[in-house]
Amino acid sequence: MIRPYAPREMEKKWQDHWAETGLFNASDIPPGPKYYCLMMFPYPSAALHVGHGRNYIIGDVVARYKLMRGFHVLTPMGWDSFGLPAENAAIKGGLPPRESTLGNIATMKRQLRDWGVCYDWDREVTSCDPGYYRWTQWLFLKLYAQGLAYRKSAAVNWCPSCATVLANEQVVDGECERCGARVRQKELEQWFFRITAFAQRLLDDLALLPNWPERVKTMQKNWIGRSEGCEIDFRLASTGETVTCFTTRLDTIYGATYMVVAPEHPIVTRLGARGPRASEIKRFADRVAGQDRITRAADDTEKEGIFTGEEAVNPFTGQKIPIWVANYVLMEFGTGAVMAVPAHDQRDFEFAKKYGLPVTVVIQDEGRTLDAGRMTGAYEGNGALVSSAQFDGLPNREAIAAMADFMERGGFGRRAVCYRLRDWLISRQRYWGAPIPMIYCGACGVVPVPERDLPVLLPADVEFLPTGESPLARCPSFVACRCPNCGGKGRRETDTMDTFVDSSWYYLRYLSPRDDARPFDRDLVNRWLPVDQYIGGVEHAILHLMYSRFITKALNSAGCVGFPEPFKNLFTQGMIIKDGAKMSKSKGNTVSPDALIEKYGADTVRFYTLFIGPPEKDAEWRDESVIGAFRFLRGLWDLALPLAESLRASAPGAASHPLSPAAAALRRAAHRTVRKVTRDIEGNFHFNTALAALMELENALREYLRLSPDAVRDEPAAVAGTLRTMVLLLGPFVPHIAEELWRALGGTGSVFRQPWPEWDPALVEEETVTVPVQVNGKLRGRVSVPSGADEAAHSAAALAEPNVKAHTAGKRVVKTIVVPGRLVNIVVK
RNA sequence: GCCGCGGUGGCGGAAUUGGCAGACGCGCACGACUCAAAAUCGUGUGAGCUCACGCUCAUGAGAGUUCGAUUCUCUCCCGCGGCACCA
Repeated sequence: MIRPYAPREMEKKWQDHWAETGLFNASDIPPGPKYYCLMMFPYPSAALHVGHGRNYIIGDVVARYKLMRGFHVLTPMGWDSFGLPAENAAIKGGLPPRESTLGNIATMKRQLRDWGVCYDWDREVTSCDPGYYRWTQWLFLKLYAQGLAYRKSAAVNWCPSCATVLANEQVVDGECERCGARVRQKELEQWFFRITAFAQRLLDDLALLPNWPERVKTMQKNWIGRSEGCEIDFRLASTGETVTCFTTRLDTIYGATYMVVAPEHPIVTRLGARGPRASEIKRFADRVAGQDRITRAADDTEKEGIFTGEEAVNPFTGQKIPIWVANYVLMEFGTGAVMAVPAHDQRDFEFAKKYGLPVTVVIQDEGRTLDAGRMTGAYEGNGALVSSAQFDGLPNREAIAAMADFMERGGFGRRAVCYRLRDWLISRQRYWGAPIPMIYCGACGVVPVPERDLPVLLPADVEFLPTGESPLARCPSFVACRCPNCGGKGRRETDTMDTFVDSSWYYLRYLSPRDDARPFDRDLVNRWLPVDQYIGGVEHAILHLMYSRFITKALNSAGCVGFPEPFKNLFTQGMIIKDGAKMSKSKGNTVSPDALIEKYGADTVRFYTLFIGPPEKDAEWRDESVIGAFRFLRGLWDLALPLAESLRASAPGAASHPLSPAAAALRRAAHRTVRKVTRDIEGNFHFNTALAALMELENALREYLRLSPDAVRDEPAAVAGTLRTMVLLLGPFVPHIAEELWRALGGTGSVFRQPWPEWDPALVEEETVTVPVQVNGKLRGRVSVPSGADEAAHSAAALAEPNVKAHTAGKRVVKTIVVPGRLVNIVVK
């Protein structure tokens, strides 16, 4: 009697087996072609849901497939385990971050195992482990030594009620996500990484990544935001002091009717201090500068400004124009000072209308004549220059170059490039992160912690209080230290690093996770990287992926790694949607894998997760559809095991006689399936259609057995061959049942140590093909022709088809289009 | 507003990239088994017309290119995601 399909016990057996035999344990030096398959390591929150699972299951399929393809696969896993949620939970009275984090890691590790997802666990890394963050601190020092880490005063999000700094993600609609208080901007001394030094290379090197999704590259391009333009030096009418403006529209310089600067612009303080309306200007600037970014940049925020009483001289015209301060100019972009051209910039137009500033047209539209007095909006299109002295009549795009040349010769401006990208603020006034390894000494200033003194350990004896102040700042034993330089009394930096620093280099640590002499082994890293396949959520398209690229480039230019890009191929999977929203704990629409695996088994959950749709697209999870995957696997089990038994019992068939037509058709179906599945995996991971093809092959096998009841006796090779092929092809997707059936079919060793099946091009071709026949583009019938038949044979067969005859009778055939093996279209009149 | 992705049966999704629209599933309906239900198996399942062979319509809407368009082009509508006063 055949065992019924009861997957849990069987699956556990194979999970143990893979762990014990180290299926994915990679040797340091790959003895053959290598394949580094990396999944984004998770933040250990409470537990994984089926939406998270998609990532790991996709990666597991790829890793198992590549293993069968003969690659030496490295597929490690770790934990991005520093971060706010654990600390906030501790403040709310929960466990200390370390304990809750380690507990969560244990849960998630168990879940990954239950899914049948395998890794080289000997290489596990945990970013909150001192053996790891020691080297995160090393990375900081390395960047500091290169001048890529620096400290400056910056405006940060500040919650007055919680008395703490907030990350941008913690500011929701201008309010503190925790207490709802209005968030302010506050100036604080903060540490930054100089990612802007790599802006151009980060942009240019996207060209080295042809196998990254276009949308990710586009998002990064937009984020870097390169603008080509010019800097123009204006002089203050009163003092002759220079104020530089950045513009991409030098062609409109003759239409500049005022200058407008950001409230934070240094000139504001100086101008304000001199003028009679000093306090009024200061009040305005302080108020606007103190607003949170979100409010200030919001769509419905009205433009407002104040005249400084000062004038600037336009170097092109010698004209004096008034200088205003306004909320719509940002200090972070360009120079924080803008030449305002109301006629040709909508923002300037709105501002000018509000405050009665003049509008001067300097570009004429070809279609209509612009009249400054009657314009209802700025004209931002192209045209010929007017009122622009010697540049009159030039098309505006060409004028830019001519004017830039003129300006550079005159020495009052220059071509310039600006980036939207800003330096990476890595300071966090938080406990649960890697301490920034710096010391403040009264005598020596800012001094880095010497490398030999790393790690700067997080103290364990701290209290988590809802004061908003970092526990580190309240921990005297942590703060007090000796200056490494002079030995005098020092004060330790109490900020920790953004957790994105931890995750920007972890893929290097997997190669030598226990090395306590260096962060990573240069030779091993150069051997295994770049990562052959990186898999993760598109939500990391900008931050994590940009930071990792930056860190790799910084290490590359320091000679620490031999490659400029860390991830050769990137795959971003779509989100799992439930009830119309992204599956997430906060939305309360998560589905736990645990109960489903208990009920149906891991293979079913994997199958459904992969079958739900193409993995790069979002997909709607429906619990009631999971049963389809279970039915298939149980059906396969019920079909294959009895066959395996009777195949064992029957004598090894003398395979000399020719295959029956039915067996030949089955063999053809198997070869076609090998081709389809292989192409679906190699192409764009279209596992959904690969699995559909495997279901069709199973249907074909059932049909064959129905038509040939004595198949096992007469043609055992056809049956056994098809079953083996099916099991091998299913291996990466549903590894447990594949492993079980592989042994039942007499296979020795793991199914994942078998070579991936090949298809025979000669065997995938049909002997006869059914070709649709159209008359005037409408389907009227089908005909069978021998494969490889010529066009004449196609048309002859088509014209002989009864329904086609009926539709062509009495009409003249104008043209016959034959796509051999594909279609015949007869055009009649 | 700008950029990107998408819109195909009741649902998830196929369609070898210009060549049979709806593969493979879910759901549903009917039948078998059952005292009955569940499970399981079988059959059917885009809409309409037709006793039937078949015919007409149908891939968000509308136009275009083509022998032929889910696929290419243009205009528009809707949904999702990212960026957003970037000078």
